[in-house]
Amino acid sequence: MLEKTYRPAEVEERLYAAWEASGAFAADPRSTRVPYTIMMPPPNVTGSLHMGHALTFTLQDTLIRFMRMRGKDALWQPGTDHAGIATQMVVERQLAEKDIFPDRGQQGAPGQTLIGRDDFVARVWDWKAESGSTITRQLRRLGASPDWARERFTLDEGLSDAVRKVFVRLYREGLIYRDQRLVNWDTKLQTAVSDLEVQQVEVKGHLWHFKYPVEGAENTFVTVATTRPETMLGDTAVAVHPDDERYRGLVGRHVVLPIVGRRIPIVADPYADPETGTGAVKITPAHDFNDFEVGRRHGLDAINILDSRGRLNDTVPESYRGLDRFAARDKVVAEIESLGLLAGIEDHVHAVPHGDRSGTVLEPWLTDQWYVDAATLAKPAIEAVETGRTRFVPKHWENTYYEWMRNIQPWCISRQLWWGHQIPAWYGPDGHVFVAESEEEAAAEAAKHYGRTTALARDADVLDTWFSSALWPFSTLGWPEKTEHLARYYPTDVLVTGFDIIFFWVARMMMMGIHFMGEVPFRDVYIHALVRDERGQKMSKSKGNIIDPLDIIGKYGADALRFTLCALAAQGRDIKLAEARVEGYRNFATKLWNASRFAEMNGCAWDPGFDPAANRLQVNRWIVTELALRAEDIARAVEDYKFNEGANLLYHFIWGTFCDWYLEFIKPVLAEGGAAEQAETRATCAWVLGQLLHLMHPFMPFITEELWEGLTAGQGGRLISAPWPEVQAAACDRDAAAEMDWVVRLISTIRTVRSEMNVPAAAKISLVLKDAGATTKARMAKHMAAIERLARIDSATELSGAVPKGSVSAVLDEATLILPLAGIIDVAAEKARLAKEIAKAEGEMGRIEKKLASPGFVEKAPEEVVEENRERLAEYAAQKQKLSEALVRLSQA
RNA sequence: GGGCGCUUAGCUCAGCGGGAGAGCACUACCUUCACACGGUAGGGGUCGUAGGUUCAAUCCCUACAGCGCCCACCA
Repeated sequence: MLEKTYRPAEVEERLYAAWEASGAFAADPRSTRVPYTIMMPPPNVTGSLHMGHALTFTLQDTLIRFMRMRGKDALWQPGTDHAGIATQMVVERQLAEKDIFPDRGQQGAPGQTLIGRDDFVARVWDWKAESGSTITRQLRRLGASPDWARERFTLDEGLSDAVRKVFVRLYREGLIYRDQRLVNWDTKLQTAVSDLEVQQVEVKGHLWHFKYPVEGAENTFVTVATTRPETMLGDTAVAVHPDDERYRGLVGRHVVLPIVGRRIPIVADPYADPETGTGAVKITPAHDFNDFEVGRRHGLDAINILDSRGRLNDTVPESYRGLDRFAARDKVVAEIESLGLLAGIEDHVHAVPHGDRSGTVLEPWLTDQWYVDAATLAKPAIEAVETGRTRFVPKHWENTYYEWMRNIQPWCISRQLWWGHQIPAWYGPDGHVFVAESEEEAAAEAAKHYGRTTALARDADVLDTWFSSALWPFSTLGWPEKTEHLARYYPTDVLVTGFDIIFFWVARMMMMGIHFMGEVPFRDVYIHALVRDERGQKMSKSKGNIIDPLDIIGKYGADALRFTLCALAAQGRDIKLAEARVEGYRNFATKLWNASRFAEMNGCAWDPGFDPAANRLQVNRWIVTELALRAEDIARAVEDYKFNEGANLLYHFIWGTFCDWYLEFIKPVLAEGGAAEQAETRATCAWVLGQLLHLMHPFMPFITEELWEGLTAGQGGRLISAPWPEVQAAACDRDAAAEMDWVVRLISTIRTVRSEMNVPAAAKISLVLKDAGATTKARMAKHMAAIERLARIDSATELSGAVPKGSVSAVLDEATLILPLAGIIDVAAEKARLAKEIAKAEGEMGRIEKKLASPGFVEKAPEEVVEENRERLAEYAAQKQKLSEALVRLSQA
């Protein structure tokens, strides 16, 4: 006997272990079934499950379970990401607490070397070993069913091998190169970050206007403005627009840089906007992206004035050396002022680049870094979407993709970190670079190059973490080996992810997949909404506003959370998760549980040989038909990634049709029907319930598996491996369905009219469909007289056949009159109700009549629309007639 | 500055060229033997504003207002 309510905690762990042990998650490359692949976006290996994960993995699991049931050889490839900078930061913080400061000793950063690189990396591996199973354990709690045996990690030997091969090949193809450019430098993390990791933050700052004296011209100044005064120490020019009349005479002359005393040219460059400020702009090639370009055009020096920690270095006047950039800013302003060269200060709101991980102000900084020629790789990736080989769902994300891909900049892939794939490049004593897959290869090349064995130093940097994830769709399948998995499961069917990593990840997988596999990595990219916090803000690790899905799972069960996320996953809108929503769907799970309990109590046992097409009773033929139709709708919804539609169809069918109507209809049959009727009804009830458990399984895997086990007494196999219910054409009886729809509508009408009756729903239904049962009668002694009269009138009505319309409408008419007369409800109240209903019907009629009379409607509207309106008008007219008659009779009585 | 999205019941949100929906909350009644995590009935919305297209607009178009997000080098 099932408990009164479902207790998820008691079954989830047991069922999950059983699934995993049964091998149900595993794909089978030897199978004859059609392969279906989803690549799991690898979560941070040392991370923990947040609501965004819960959403994306729920949708993926729902899809993969659905496809598995649809007969596909489904591979959901799991794994984790080493998440370079994020993980390294965590470990550094841990070490800092223990007063062990690592020193990466690069880019001139001073500091103590308490532990070296190898020691540090070993400690990160320790941390990975300690916390690395957290996320996968949490995924299991969610019910995720990937092929765990194939779990990969981006720093695995195989994947690292793929990374080296890709790097070397791209280098040899000229698509990876080393270059000295400005990068976004994080002075706190001591590394370059990519453009995508930069967050522009609106900051209230100032615009300082400085006067630069023109050389050889007494009391002549050029006034420039800046938001970062300290950068003036690195100025190597002032630019004005070539057409700017005000400065025409000054171009080619020089100004003397205050404080520094450097003589710098006034150049003409269209970058200077005559409309902005004074029209003259200071040029600091080493510390501003625009200025860098201007400097390049005019052959200006790029003077790097900062060290890696954002302090002024030895290129600036003595008194500034070693000062922090912000201290230097104040000092520069003060000194300019004291020199009488401060022309003004304005308040100014502007965007300042911040590191999205460190939160510090980033500095454009001149360094040597490795770059990928993204523009070249992007071309075929753009074309793949244009030609529809990869499709975005919803489609409008294609625009986002195009916009970025068409304006893509060189991708800076080197990071000054220790945790990650170390770049496979070695330098000779003269700085000559050897890129190779191994140290031996590099040594051999060097020997050839130098004509003798030469000591090499490996590039200390590691690759951007997204470099390895870009290879994920093929590296996890075994590339560069030609594995059977690679041949069978690539290209994958769909990538499910949030829009926030379209650039970081999706675009790069497209580029790498096409380049190395010659084919797109996925057919569909389903971009789902972001789960936001209550203020509508993006949840992120650095903001610390994460709502823990595990709390929700603990409180309501994994199924409730999963169903909620599916029900809210409408395309194109973000999810602001409300806990009440989860509670509502938890209640839904309980409803399903109790429907099963009802079946169990009534001896409805699963019969594997049951043939729904052989049913005779109308209710049974009806529910089977309804089920078949819904199963089709649900499958279509999931295939179209309309998870909310699928979830809502199930919700309404199970609660609104199966429980509210079917189970109520069969109560009298199970209580008092003939033996054959009862047997058929029990079998049908069990069968329909069983099918519903199938349809529900991708959304709520745990409770359905548990109920299935109970329904089939453990003889039905596991739901996770069961086939999706087929539409039983022979069992579909549209006439029965239509007839029952009519009955349902009729009873609803009676309910509405008779709302004051306050009799139980079951009894109301019983008295319409057949003679009320003995137990019901006993409980209904108070209302017996009226019910018996109704029952006599309705004696011809049989549940097993078509319900004679005349009979039931007679019940309606009688009920309208008898119950008030029998004193069950108040006559005056009933009159008022009838009047109100009549008015309502008249209102509807008026609206429809107006529409039918509107010019052109009958001529131009589709035939069926016109017909539908006429029918509705007739229905309302009939209803009004009936209600009016009842009102008259009630008044006369 | 460019681009995208949103504005529907008290709250959180679906939906959509021809009868305004769900969950929660609210009201009334119901110890009912599947389920009070329940049942029945009910209240509550001129679908942001103004125009336009159409026989018909919450839905399509335009403008406006408000909100949000993404991208961008404005000194």
